[in-house]
Amino acid sequence: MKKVNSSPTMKDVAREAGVALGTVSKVVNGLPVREPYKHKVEDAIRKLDYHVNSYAQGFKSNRTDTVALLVPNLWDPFFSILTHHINRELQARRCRMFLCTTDFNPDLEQEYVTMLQNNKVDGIIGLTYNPQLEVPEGIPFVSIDRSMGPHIPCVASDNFQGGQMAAEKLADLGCTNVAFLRTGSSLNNEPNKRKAGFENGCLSRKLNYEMLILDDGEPYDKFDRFLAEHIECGRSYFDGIFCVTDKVAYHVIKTLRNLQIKVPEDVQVIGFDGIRQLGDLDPVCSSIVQPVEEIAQTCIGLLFREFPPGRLPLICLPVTYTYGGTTRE
Amino acid sequence: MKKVNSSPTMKDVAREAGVALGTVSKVVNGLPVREPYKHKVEDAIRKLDYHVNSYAQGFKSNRTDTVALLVPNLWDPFFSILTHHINRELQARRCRMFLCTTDFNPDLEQEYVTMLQNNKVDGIIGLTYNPQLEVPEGIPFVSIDRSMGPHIPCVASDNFQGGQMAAEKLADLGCTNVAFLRTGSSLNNEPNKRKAGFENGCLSRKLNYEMLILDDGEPYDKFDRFLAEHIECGRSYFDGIFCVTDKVAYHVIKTLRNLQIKVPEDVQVIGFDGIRQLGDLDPVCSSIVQPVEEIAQTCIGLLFREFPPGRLPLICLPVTYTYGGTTRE
DNA sequence: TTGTATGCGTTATCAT
DNA sequence: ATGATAACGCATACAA
Repeated sequence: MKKVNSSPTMKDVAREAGVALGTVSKVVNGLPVREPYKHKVEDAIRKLDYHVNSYAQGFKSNRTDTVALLVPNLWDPFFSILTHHINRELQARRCRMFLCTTDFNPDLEQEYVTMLQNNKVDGIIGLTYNPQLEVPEGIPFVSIDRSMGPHIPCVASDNFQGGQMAAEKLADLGCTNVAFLRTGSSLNNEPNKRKAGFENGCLSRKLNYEMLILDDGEPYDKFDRFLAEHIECGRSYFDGIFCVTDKVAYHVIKTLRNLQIKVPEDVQVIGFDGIRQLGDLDPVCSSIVQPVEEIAQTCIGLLFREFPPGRLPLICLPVTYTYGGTTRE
Repeated sequence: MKKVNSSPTMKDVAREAGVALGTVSKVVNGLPVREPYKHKVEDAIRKLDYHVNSYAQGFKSNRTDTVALLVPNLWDPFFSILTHHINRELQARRCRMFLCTTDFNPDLEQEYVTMLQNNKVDGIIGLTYNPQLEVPEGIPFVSIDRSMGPHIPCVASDNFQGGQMAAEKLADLGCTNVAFLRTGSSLNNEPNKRKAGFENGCLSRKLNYEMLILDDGEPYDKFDRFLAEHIECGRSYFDGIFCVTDKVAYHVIKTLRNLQIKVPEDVQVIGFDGIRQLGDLDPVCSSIVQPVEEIAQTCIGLLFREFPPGRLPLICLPVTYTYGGTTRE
């Protein structure tokens, strides 16, 4: 007995149009077919409301036109904007996107990779936190912000340059005693280079600097105490602060203002990321801007091998500075 | 000649283990298989690094364990947070998610729906702006924020209640002359009911109210002029303003402060959405909070038919009020 | 309980 | 140029 209530197949179309299966396939895929046949097939397709089954196609051709993106979450504006751009790039290439949010969970990351391997995705873009993530040989993989060995290209902002730029900017703006505030000490990824870049910048511009690096999970309170300890007679010892992210900067600015310290008059603050979700409406702070769209484009380009071969596995894209009300000028 | 460099299949595993194809299938799917066989199969799977081909599975079983989400973009925090929650709900059900960003483009929305139909997704969740979107009969569809007819369930915040709540809150806080500011007049969707709810609240609490509703694409400047026109001798005629979104509220607050009007002392402002991306760090404004997580859960529940049948096609979830510094108290 | 055989919808390789 | 037919990898009904 014939299956009822099921979508029509090429076979049904062929029967309806009175032609052979292969002919229908050719029409569907735009291969040359003579007029009387072509027309009959197209009529039958319309009449039956036929749709190709991409699953059967992918099954046959081993190409799924699907790329997966692994990100921790979409809460963080950096992640959501990055996801947005990657999605648009894929869309332009008529490619589907599997979204996988991992919540920084290494096991979940690995689980997802296995699932994606089963799903025969054409490629994976991963912003992951599992230092020993096993990525399958057969699937093109591009990493963001973490170098995963010589065979896997890694795309990141030039975090070192960003740190250096922050120090230089603070120096240019008249600071002499600066601080670097950072969370998430344990990870060995590209954003860690912000510290080295900042140090380098401080040294070359002869700035006095201190650093406070929080362990994983430590609350922001420690920043508050650190800042309070460096205030004497209502004046802050620091006149410039570089924060590892805009989020930290946002917290620090609040704390400083609560301590009656004026930003930017007494202390200038620079963050990192530079996301502007409300257009130009919401500059949280002056910031080092990550080129999110370019990161997305580069990942896709690498995945589709649109770049000349033999490139270095680490691509650091240049950052820029944006004024946002927490520095002078 | 045998294909080289291709992933091993069940057949390869069967040969390696010296058992029949069906036995391998059973082991893979967790069906009962006696010990000596089971062990041999598992060994062979490990040895060959075999992975099931989900595409072949889906092709065979007509279930893809994939749901698609249509949203305009991920710039807007409401959309990105909604996407986040939907993704997590799907993850809990071991279901993949296709992300489709449409940029409010009706043609693109329709194009995506067709593509998803081809892809045999198990369901579609759509936050769409195409009033005449054609959704296929065969695929479960849940709409967010827009009613699409009797056969398609729609999930939304209780926008009417939200508007009413805003009016009542302003009344409670001592306002007497209030305004409603809104963009995007043309659409016929659930968020439109914020206006009616607000009006209703104003009438029942005897507030004087005015409304300014911008046409699609009109710049926010018009809000600025409207506000400026209602200022005399440095005092605002309005003492309370309800904005259709937090984004509009954010703009309005800035404008008011530029006009030397104090918020919340002179004018109290309430927005809509209540997204807090930086945790509790960033209250942009007092706001009516959409229950984003509950919206996500409800959509998934409807898709998986986890609710008792016969429910109404429109589900309005209750909203709440949150204080954010732009109202008194 | 295990093995065998068939078919899912499509593409591709053949003859015609 | 078109039509018949054989894979693709897996699940399953059925036979052993």
